[in-house]
Amino acid sequence: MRTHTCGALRSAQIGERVVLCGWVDTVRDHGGVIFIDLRDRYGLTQVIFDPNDSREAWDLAQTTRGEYVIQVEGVVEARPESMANPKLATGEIEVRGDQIRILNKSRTPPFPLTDAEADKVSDDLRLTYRYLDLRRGAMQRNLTVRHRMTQTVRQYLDDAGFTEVETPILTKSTPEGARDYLVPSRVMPGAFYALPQAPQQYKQLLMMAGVDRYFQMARCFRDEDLRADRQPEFTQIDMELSFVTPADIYEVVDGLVAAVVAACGKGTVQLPIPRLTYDDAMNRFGSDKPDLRFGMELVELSDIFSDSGFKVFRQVLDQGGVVKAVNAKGLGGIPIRIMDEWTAVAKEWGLGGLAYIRAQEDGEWKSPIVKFFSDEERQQLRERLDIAPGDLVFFAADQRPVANEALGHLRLLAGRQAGVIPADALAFTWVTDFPLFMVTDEGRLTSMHHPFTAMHPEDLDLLETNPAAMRAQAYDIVLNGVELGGGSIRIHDPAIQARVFDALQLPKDEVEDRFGHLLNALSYGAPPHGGIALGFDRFVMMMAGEQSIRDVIAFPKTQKAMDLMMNAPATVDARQLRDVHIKLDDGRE
RNA sequence: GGGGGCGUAGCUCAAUUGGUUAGAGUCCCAGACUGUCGAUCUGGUUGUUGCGGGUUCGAGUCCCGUCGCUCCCGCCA
Repeated sequence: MRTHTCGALRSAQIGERVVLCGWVDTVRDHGGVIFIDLRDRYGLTQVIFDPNDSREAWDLAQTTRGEYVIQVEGVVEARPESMANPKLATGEIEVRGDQIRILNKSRTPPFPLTDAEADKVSDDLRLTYRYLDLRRGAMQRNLTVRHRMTQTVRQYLDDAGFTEVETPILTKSTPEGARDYLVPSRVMPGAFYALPQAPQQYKQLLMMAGVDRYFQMARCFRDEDLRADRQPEFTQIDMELSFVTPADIYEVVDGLVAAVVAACGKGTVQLPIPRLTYDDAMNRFGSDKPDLRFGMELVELSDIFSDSGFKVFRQVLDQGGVVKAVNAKGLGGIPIRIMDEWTAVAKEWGLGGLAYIRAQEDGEWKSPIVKFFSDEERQQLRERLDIAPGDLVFFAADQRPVANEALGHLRLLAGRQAGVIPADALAFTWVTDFPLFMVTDEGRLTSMHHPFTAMHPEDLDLLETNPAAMRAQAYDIVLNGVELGGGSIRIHDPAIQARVFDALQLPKDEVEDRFGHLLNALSYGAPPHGGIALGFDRFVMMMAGEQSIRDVIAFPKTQKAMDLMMNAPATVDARQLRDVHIKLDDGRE
């Protein structure tokens, strides 16, 4: 139907007779000549209709409107002197149209499809008419970025000896973890499949199958509440490798993300990607997903105040807590209103309040607490925090995890407020040596990563004595303060796996029911193995410069997990319910 | 489950302390115009103020409920 796309023509084609197809982007009717910007996903080409060329075509061109689909035939011409449009790749030329066919009309679109306007259109409209939203240049670019990244991942992992294997979507519910999406069985009344939260067990079983290096662009499903960076179904770059240590995983993933970043034209990632232990990340940045695009690190001050006359600090220290602070360089002049907001944030994260020092330009410190400090304490503070005129220092005195986490959140607010976070920087980091377990609010032990995670070999003996202190061979990869992915070395010894299930106090029969196949498989010569999964949607979002993964998923769901275009989920008819042995409890069937 | 924001013309928004006929830009429609590219000029149409109740002489505005979109906390091994 066409000889070229709307992005293809250049000066080199001047004089050629061409046929273009596309959507009418805009019509500029001058009464005499009519300009039509013809658009497809490759670009925009100006077509000019002159009544002197073909009265018939000109008449028809006059009737076109935005989003009409047309086919145009004409000759490529150089634009007249000084009429070139440098904003268009095709701006040197135009097509003098002498034939036009309206392939399809369009109703007036429910929202403008020009990018500048559409960015402000409400999400529900965009999602209801997603096929129109996706017609926009920005969305087309996002789809393209995603495709480029997918291709790069497949190519890189293929080159690295990986085999892509598909694992089932209809699988089995497992205890712990996210809420499952359930699918009723027709042939087994009362039984349900679960959609996978991740192909975790399958990929381990593939290691036992001798696949050695597996990957999959794996669709995962979690029935939990949504966020800007969380959808109920999402895609992971899922990997598992045999005979590896964490260092082998880091090497593969370092190369992978560097290749993807390069393919997106986002520069060169310095390798190796730096590594931080979990403890260091928490102590220095107050987060297990630290944003390393800027400094403002947390500074430990407990030793300075160990004998302090300032009771608030002393009491916390006497109870085994810590005193820490952040120097928010240059924020000394921050409005009180914002300090009040930050104080509220500090309280939200468990601090009693937010003590601070504003170092004024004249060198004097304004602070509600500094009068309680001795001269020596002030001097040590000045040195350790490098306090200069114009700085703002805020303190946290609490148990270490509370102080770290609260300051970590405040650090991000301070960084944004100070404008010191470079928007185009890509700061990758590994966070390693996560704790193996955490203690729930009810005092129960639970896996921080998942129950198949291997512990540090030297921590094995703590399993029955002090499990909370055990370190895992688990790691996350973080980009600009966003958790991009995580993984671990897995337990390959069935005896140790059984001890972990014991420590988690999972009932024996439940372990047998849910994990029996895995324990079995481990007992038939399972190789040491480990892996990682990267949140692909988040990665695309960051490469595309978007704020929400909805903008890099073709057909995403709303915060209530609805598909506004398809109107899913929806009721089904009574016969379908009967087939799968389900009776609704709202009176309908 | 909890907290915040938003909902007014097809779209993006405005509307003083609760006040009379709810406006603007854009889109759309009609007309004019032979070099525009955010075309321009002239004229015109467009409203269940998300929905339901309440208070009031009077509600876009206040109150209660509800629906939708969104951000965050919880949740997401």
